[in-house]
Amino acid sequence: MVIKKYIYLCSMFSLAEENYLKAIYHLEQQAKGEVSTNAIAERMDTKPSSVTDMVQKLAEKKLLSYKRYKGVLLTADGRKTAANVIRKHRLWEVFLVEKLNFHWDEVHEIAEQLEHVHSEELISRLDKFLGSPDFDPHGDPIPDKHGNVKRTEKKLLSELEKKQRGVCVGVRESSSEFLQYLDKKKITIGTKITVLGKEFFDGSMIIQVGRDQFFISKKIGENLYVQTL
Amino acid sequence: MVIKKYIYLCSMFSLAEENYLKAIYHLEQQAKGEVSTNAIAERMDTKPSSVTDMVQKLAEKKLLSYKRYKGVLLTADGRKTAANVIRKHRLWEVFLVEKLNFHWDEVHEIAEQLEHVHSEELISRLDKFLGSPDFDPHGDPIPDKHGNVKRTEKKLLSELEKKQRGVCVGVRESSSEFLQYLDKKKITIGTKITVLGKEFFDGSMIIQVGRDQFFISKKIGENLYVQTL
DNA sequence: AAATATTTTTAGACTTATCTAAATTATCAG
DNA sequence: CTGATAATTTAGATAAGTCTAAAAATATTT
Repeated sequence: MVIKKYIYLCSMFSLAEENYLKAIYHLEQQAKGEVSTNAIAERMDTKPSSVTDMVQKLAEKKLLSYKRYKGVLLTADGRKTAANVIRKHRLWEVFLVEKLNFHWDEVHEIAEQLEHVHSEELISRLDKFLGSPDFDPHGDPIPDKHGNVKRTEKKLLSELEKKQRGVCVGVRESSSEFLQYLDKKKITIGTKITVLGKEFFDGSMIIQVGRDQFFISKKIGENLYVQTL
Repeated sequence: MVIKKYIYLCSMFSLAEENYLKAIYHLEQQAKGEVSTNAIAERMDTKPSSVTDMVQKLAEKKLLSYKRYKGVLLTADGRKTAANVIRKHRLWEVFLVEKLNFHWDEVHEIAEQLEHVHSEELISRLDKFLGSPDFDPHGDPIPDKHGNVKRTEKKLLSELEKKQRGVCVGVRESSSEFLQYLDKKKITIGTKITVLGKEFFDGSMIIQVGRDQFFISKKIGENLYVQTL
């Protein structure tokens, strides 16, 4: 039997290319406007010179537009490709949490690998198997197969005022440390939170979660998304 | 957020190394004895000179023993590593067929990619999720986490004599063409087959499957494993 | 607006895994 | 046992993706 080699390297885009597109996609959402070489380098933990090389390559492939010294913007093609990688990442995260009972702070690195498996059919079937979820375990929206994302009007918990209530719909940062803190406090997607008090001096809050009342710092409030009730 | 790069390239062995180990493992099982450079090259669809390079690298890592012009043999370490990759491949195949309803002739290429995802925990949980299966959808045994394989005493259908019965337990070749032929004839793992007649001239047979009786060539009989009943 | 600092790019080098072509070793037939 | 053939290895080159160091462009400060 002869083994076909590197099936997945033939599939349109390389691992490195997909990772660059994904990073640029995320940076575009935050920054609104051209994404700088340095920003990409920092996010990907590489050197700016490496970014320049790759960005030129992606520009030749029409996945982004690039002018020397001016930063980059994804083209429609590039955005769709990036969204597709993110779709795969988030679907796999749902699989890991819902089916394999991983904890929501354990799935990122594994999904980081799974997202590069190339097979349209696989993702389509995985999506169906999971019941076509709209959000991943951290509350982030899962792009559809055309790369479109359902945008929801969510706020940061820190934007709520005293006496307002909200339901947790996602996290802005998803480091293990933060997710484990939330677990300890019994906060997860769907948890209802009431603001009992807010300190203007340092932005800290007293909140109620179930029967428990406790203090949270500004940093916590600025990393938790809620929808007001 | 800073993204750690190439998490999975840090995980002990590269994609290429894992593929070489897997190929050599399979060749060792067939060949009984040293595996030649040319045999590896043919199976992996590369050139012998590339094989020599990689084999020297794997020898330095103590994954196999190599003497110039004499071929290679896996060490215990190498064999265990290879078996682990095969374990992952076959568990993913079970997942694809049992959970995502893929057909048994569609799963190989996808599993070929999934097998390189590095996470012990993932495989351990996947195994449990699937009910710790012993065989993949083609009837091939799934090595346990220590790399040990349950060997079963299976025969080729072509070894059966007239009037003997057997249950299909696997296929020797698993090309799409062959698997699709078997489907057309309603033969799958677990199907009972009775030999009604055998032609010594060309090795062809007349067999009974369910209510159907039909002719099969020698080549078919030599690629189907059965356990006698 | 010139001087300084920062960002970005270029140039050249390295690593991994591959290739071709040439050289070497082994094997087999007579 | 010797020469022909086949298998294997070596040497040098290539491509992708990265790096360092230096040069060029842009931004900021005074």
